Amino acid sequence: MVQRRANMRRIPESTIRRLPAYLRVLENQKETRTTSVALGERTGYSSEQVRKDLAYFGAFGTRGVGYDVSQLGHQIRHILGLDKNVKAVLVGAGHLGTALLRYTQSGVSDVQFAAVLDNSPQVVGSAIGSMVVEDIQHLESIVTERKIRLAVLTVPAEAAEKVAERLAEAGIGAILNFAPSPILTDQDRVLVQNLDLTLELQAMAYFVTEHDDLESPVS
Amino acid sequence: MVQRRANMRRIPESTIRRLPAYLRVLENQKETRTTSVALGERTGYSSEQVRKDLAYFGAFGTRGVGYDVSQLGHQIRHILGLDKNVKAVLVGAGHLGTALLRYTQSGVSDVQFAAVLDNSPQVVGSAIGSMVVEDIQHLESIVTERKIRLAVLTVPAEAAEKVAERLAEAGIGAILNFAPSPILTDQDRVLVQNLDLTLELQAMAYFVTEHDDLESPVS
DNA sequence: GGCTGTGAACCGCTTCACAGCT
DNA sequence: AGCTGTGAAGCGGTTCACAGCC
Repeated sequence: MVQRRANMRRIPESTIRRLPAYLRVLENQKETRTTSVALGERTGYSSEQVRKDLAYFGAFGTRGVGYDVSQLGHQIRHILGLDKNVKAVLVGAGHLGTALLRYTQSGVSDVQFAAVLDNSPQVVGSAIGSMVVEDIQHLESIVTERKIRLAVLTVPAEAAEKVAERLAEAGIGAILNFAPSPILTDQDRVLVQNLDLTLELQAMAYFVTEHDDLESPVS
Repeated sequence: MVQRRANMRRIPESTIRRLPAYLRVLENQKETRTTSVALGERTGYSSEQVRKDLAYFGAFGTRGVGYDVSQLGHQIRHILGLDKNVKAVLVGAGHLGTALLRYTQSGVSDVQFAAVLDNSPQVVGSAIGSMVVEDIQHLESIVTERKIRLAVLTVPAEAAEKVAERLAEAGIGAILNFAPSPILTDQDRVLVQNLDLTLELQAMAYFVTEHDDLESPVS
């Protein structure tokens, strides 16, 4: 979960996290108009949910008609800040980092990675798609000079906290941490989202096992 | 978010999703005893949250003292079903799949991958760590014969829905889908968790951008 | 005194139901 | 008639505050 800083809007975090899903549907849409029902079906949310989410930011639709696909797309991109060319740095050029980089390179309009860093001499200097891996030593200057606001961490668990500290010090705005170890410090300076894929997998195990024995105690 | 089937327990999903985090802390713990405060600090949750989560399953702690590390570890592993050797199949042996596989192979006690599938002839037959990639053609027989209950999807967007359908048909219990396209069908037969890394990244963009112009309309 | 276990209050998000525009 | 926008109700989860045991 995202830990929030002091002055956030009164817009539910869950709403923000659904917006990219709506956006993707809109971008894959051929028709020029759509409705909350259609958007709901394609994203897995209810139509009321879709309407409420969009209405937080104003009245984008037309009653009796629906939403204009390209217009709504632009609105959402603006809300998310994707029209401002948000720059990100990827720290850790392993398999996971490479996968993420490839995803964002293939997509049309997205968060743009402005740097890929690693600490291994074997990896530094090599290319991943169109990006050349740079030395993590230069993290601070790269973040500052290229005005990078977003960091994605795909480093080993032991390195995560230290790298996060350096990123925070360099003035980054938010960190998406995939390392199998949560980042707990500096949450007043930086927005941190910990996303541990192995923990997700363990949680899934619960839902495929029988639980006859561990009934919740009747209170 | 996980969409739940009919007969789930009255235990919050969010509780389940925190248990693996507690477990990891316990496994990295040297002391033989711990407290809800310590567990909270190391996971980023409040101590009340920790206590409430654990209490759903019984009284594991001792008042005035705390929790026994190894005992609580066993309890959580039992609750999650990790003591039953949950078997998973990885579909899609790209970078993301490889990264996930490596994580789970390095970890001590985890969900075990019993098969890795791909459709590319170049990849089928090659090894990832100790696993040999098998042909996705044999998906159904592999799932059935090896009694696999969990699937992790790291395939391209276009393939996701179709593979999910085959997995559901083969009687899998749950699917963790990383493809950049949500799985929407069959949610009564199979538990589906869609986890789209690029959408996560886009959502983060919102939190690093200024929003002077799009104030929530005063109601 | 210290730390767990838990009802109760609180809070935020989702769903409902309908008013309002086209 | 159709579909959006929205107050109100409902619901699930978190936080509070304290009773209970060591």
